[in-house]
Order: sequence, then C-alpha cells, then structure tokens
Amino acid sequence: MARWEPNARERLASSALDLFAERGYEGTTAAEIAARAGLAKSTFFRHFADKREVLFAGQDLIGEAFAAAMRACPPSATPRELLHAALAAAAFAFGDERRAWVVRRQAVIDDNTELRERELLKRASLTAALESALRERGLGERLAALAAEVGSLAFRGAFARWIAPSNARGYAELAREELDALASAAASLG
Amino acid sequence: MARWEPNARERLASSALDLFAERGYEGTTAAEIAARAGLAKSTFFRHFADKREVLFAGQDLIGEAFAAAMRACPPSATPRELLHAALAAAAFAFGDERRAWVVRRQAVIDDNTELRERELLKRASLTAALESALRERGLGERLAALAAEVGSLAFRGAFARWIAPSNARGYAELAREELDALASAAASLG
DNA sequence: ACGGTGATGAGACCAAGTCCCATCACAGGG
DNA sequence: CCCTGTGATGGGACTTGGTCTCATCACCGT
Repeated sequence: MARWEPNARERLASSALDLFAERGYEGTTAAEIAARAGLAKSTFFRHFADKREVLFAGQDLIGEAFAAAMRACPPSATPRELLHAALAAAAFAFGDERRAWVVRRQAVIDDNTELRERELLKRASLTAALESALRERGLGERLAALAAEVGSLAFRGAFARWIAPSNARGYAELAREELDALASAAASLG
Repeated sequence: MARWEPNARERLASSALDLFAERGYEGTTAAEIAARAGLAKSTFFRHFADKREVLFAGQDLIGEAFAAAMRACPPSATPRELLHAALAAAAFAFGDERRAWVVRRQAVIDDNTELRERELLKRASLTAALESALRERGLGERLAALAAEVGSLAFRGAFARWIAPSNARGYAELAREELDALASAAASLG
C-alpha cells in the first residue's frame, strides 16, 4: 500500500460515498472503505470519530458561517435580517459544482435511519449556533429559540428545494424565499 | 435464574436506568443490565432494538396522543387551539408520580451524546406527528411545518420547566404558558 | 398426561470502535 | 552523507453492540 499519498481524509470520504451508494450504508464496512482508499481500518478511525461522521465532515463550517455573518450585522438589524444574513453566508457550501455530490450524499442519508439520526444531531448543532448568535444580539430566550427554529426550517426548506431534480435556481435565492414565506406564516400564528 | 417472572421489559428498563445512573451509559454493558434483571443479554435485545432504546420505550404514545387530540378537535379550531389540545393530551406522561423517574432519566440522557442523539430522533418523530396531523386539518406545507416546530418547542420548554428542581407546577399549565409565549413571539417575527 | 406455544438461555458470529506498538516517510542538523 | 525526531500509517489484539440459531423450559388447553 502506497503510504504517504496526500489527501487521505478526502480519499476516505469519497470512497465511502461511492461504496454507500453502491452497497448501502449498512452493507459497507469501515475496513472496506479504508481498503478502497488504500488505507487501513485504523487509519479510517483516526480521521473520523465513527463510520457516520465520514458523511458529515465540514458541517461545522456552516454553523460558524451562520454565527460570523450575524456578528457582522449592524446593531440595528432585526431578527429577520439576522437570519437572512446567516442563511446567505452558508451559500459557499451550495455552489453548482457541489450539487451532484450533495444530491448523492443526501440520497444515502435518506436511505438509512442511523444516518438520519446523525443528520438530526448536526441540524441541532446548526440551530444551536443560530440561537446562541441571536441571544448575543440581545434577543430574549423564547424569541431566540423560535427565530433559530425558523431559520433552521428555512435552511432545510431551501436545501430541499435546491437539491430537487427539477430545480435550476440558486440556494441563496431559495433561502430568502423560504425565510420570507415562513415569516409571514409566523405572523399568522400569533 | 428464575425464568418466567413477569415484567421482563420493565425490569430491564429499571435495571438499565439504575446502572446508567451509577456507572454512566458507556460504563454499562447490555449484558450487565440483563444480568441485574435476572435475564440474558439475548433477551435484552429481544425487548429493545438497541441499548439506547431502553430509555425511550413508550415515546411513541406521546406522538399518538398528539395526533388523536388534534383529530378530536372541532373543524373550526385554529392552529393554536390544535396545538394546545395536542400538548394537553400528553399530560398523562407527566404526572407527579413519574417526576422523579423522569428527572433521573433526563440526567442520564443529558450526560451522553449518543443518548442525546437518540432523543433528537424521538423529538423529530413527535414533531412529524404534529406536522402530519396539522396537514390533515388542511394547513399548508409551511404553516404546518412551522406550527409543528412551535408546538415542539413549547413541549420542550414545558418539559424543561416541569423537571426543573424549583418547579412545583403541573405540566399542562406550563405547556399552555409556553405555547402562548411562543405564539406572541411568532407574531413579532412576521 | 400430552403436545403446542412462546419466552428464555446459551453461545457462535460479525462489525464498530479502541488501543498499542512497530514501521515508514520526510525534515532538519551534524 | 548519515542520524534523529516527528507524524502519519499498518497491523493486530481486544471489548462491546447487535444478530442469529438452537435447545430448553414454563404454562396452557385438551
């Protein structure tokens, strides 16, 4: 096995997605993923805490982008403007080049409960990032929690529409639409 | 080992909570839980799909109660009234007798990421129950999704306050308060 | 008393994940 | 040019979660 080839982590992630798509998540062992990447099982677990994580590497970047974007907003910004800015800041993850990869990855996740469970954990972490950034702006407990959930919902909705087969529009535009629609729905709930 | 003693499932659940509280979730093996209940490891997994599930048995009843309560509402009910009815219907799970047990259980869950992850899965299932019941009432996609999240948030908030050490109030009352507070927060977001 | 049913015990087995140690590639200093 | 330190890797032992199969036993109706 040729050691010392670069990008071990990336090779593992890409081998994993390939194998999951072919044989399913449960039908693939960590040792097989490592082998396809030309690495050993122990090396796999040195790069990823567990077998699920290989599909979720880099998720934290989105949460950090959320928080950074909100911190960059003027103090006068309304909750809605903060959310707009946060969601827009995640656009780096949803360029056209990435779409095919993201679609394939999502199909694998949707197909397996264990992976959907991990996705929920990641989503919760994104929502928590929104919530704590909103509280830093002085929002009250409940309003921060609610606004964070609305932001999370808009993010999910925009994501779902972005990866839909029929879609040709950009993520940023979809996110703005989703958020506006949810805000008016919120008004009707009060 | 005395076979055929009744309530194997309950004995397993209670042994599990005891051991988790003593040694932590990760410090406890499934075989140890079974042994304390006077059963074998294979019997444990016959009753619970995995080690985490032993703490979440019966959660689905709450989701079913949500849906049933909404179906029992008059057709004229507003989304807010539907949510009130749903949350109120979950009160059976939060009587005073159960409080000590619930508090102990929650401490164990909060202490372990794996368990928190499973909790998110259960929470998502409750939210989905709310959402699908709301859509049956004719609510649009986004409004149903948003209202379900608000209901879930109110449920979580009421639960957190109910198990707080200083609390002496009942779950139903707390749930109503949380929902009203969130509804007015929602109005301010639109 | 007898056979059927259903819950259990026991143990083999696989894969996830941890751990430890040897090994190798590369870097820099003598 | 050699020597040594550093860091990523390979390899394998080990524990545990989880599955599966088969034998066993308690109870129930006939």
